[in-house]
Amino acid sequence: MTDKEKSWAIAEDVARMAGVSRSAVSRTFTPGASVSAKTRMRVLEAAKTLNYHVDINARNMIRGRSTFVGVITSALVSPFRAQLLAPIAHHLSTRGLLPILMNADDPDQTGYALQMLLNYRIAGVIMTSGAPPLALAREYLERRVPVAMINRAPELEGADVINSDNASGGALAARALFDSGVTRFAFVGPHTTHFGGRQRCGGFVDALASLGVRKSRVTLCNTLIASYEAGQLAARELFAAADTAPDGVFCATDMVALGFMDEARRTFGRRIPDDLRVVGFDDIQHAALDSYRLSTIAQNTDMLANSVVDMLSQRIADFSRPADVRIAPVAFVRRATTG
Amino acid sequence: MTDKEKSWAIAEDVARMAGVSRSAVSRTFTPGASVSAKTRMRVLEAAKTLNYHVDINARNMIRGRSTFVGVITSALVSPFRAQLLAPIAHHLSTRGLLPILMNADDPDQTGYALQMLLNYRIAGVIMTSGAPPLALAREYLERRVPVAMINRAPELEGADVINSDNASGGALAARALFDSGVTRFAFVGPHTTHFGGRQRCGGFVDALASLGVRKSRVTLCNTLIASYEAGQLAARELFAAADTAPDGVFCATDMVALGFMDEARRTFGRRIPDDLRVVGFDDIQHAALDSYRLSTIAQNTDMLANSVVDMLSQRIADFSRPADVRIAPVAFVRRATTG
DNA sequence: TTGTAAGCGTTATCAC
DNA sequence: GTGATAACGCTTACAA
Repeated sequence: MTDKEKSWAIAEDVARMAGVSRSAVSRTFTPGASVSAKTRMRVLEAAKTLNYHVDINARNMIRGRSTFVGVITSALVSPFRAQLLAPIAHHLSTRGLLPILMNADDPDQTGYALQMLLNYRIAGVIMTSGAPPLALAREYLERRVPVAMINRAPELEGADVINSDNASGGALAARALFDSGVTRFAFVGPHTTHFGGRQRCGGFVDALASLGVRKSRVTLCNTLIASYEAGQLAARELFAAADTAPDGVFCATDMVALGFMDEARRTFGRRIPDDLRVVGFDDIQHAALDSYRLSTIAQNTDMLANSVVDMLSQRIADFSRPADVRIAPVAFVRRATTG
Repeated sequence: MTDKEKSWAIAEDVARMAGVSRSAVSRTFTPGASVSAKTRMRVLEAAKTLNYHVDINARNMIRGRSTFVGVITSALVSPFRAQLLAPIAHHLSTRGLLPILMNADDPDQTGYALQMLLNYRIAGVIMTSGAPPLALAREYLERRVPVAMINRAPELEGADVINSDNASGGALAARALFDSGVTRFAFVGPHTTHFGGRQRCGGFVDALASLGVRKSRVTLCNTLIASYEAGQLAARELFAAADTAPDGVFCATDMVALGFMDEARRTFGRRIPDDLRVVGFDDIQHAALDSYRLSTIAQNTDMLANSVVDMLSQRIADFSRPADVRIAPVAFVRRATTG
């Protein structure tokens, strides 16, 4: 700050020029305040020539809260997480809220994340699936900072949650594989540790059962995380023993599916969809690439984002409202891996 | 705000409990202020029991500027852009700055972007390559808001820029293709409209010339944007006429390369790397997938992010300092598409 | 080193 | 509808 000249006009400047009081200026820029059309016009004119803009920091201070929303997300490299970011930013901005990005993977940031955001008197917090521990969310709630989450177990009292309809997605996948003639099924993904994975697996298994598929024809291949490498590993595992090798797999995420496909093709010579059918989950960009053309269960990112922001802004208005848990529908996208 | 009970302790509460003045509290939390070790300790203790944290909004207001940095980026779905986000957030946070995300693709947001961020008295703005128009950057600078950019033409007086060494990257690609025995070269990408594309193409062409490759053996295939679809289109174009069909191509970005590879393989039966060698640029996640194993020129995202944040914080400290233009080195990553 | 007091730019309250 | 005035929570001269 070597240059001390003030670079912005303040309300008083505008008031003086327009020949009104500071209050009149303030009211002009406060939606729903009572100002006569005449003074409003005079103020706006003066504001324009002076290039005046309300200092939102000052406004926030007096109102005791800001319009910032912490968006805590992990694995920004995860394509699905990244796809969620744009609609979240969009829907926040339509409600006058601004997203502050916090990367939960970054130990430097995670340590300070809670405190930092609290120091900023943020209006609320959005957490996407993955790393951010529940303890963190709990701390926010204790300080009466609204928390809304996407694709997380609704186990936190007072936090709003929107989840994709994972179980239905699993059922859709089961149906698609079954209809394409698969006889030996497999689920690949983190179906014990991960909330979404568990639901997807559950829906898949239940649907197969009600389609009359015997349990012995369904293999569950658990992975630690939902990554490309995990998919590759799973393929090596499943195709090692020829008698349990599946001819149709449902993967917990598209990334897992890509890894599975690549390994099945390269190392085990499977042709897709002739020898092997695959269904993924998420509908990330990669799924549409010509080398994969992966049939998948698409999450509705725009609806997820819109809902999470909607719930959050409702809780900002009324912190004590009952917790809201919503389900976003999913859709089967048929490409080339299901015949 | 139905609940009016105050949820945070303020400096006065801490002062009272510690038996000191408000100033002492303030000084304790202001790095480099003069407080005796004894009072500092008393204050810290009281702050801890009261769970006090400085209200950064108030601090920002009195200091006339905030610690928020607008990160204006377009095409968040672009994998490379997304990969840049995490390190930017990281390096900002190490300097006590917080990223506010603005999606330049969103017309709703772009319209208000300038004004909104100005209203927040943001400390500065980071722009990544792509959409955000130069006029926007100019407006910020006029209002003395520091602007730093990644991978953009350094055509704006007073804005700092860090670019990857695109020309050297092009040269590395040329060398790699040449060494692997390519005889008919092609560049695919936006080499007229796009700053980075132009530099990459230039470096490629120059290096081929100095390697003694005749100009007639180098085809330049211009595309409007650097997308997967553009790569597919380019392949159809280049392989349509058998006599100009290249056996080695350098693509302006990895996404273009993926499209080119897929189309070359599927529609024109090219085997890679036997019939066709490919080099990309960026080193996005996709490049490492088994179906591609794309040799590419890797950008150093961490250095790009660190530099842009460094330049920005220097300009925040001194707005009038001479503009800084830096170059980040790139590296060739050999995978399977260059033999 | 410490406390006192004067702001920072805004909005909320209250008379008029 | 309008204008004075008092907050909001903090930092920072200035004086002690």
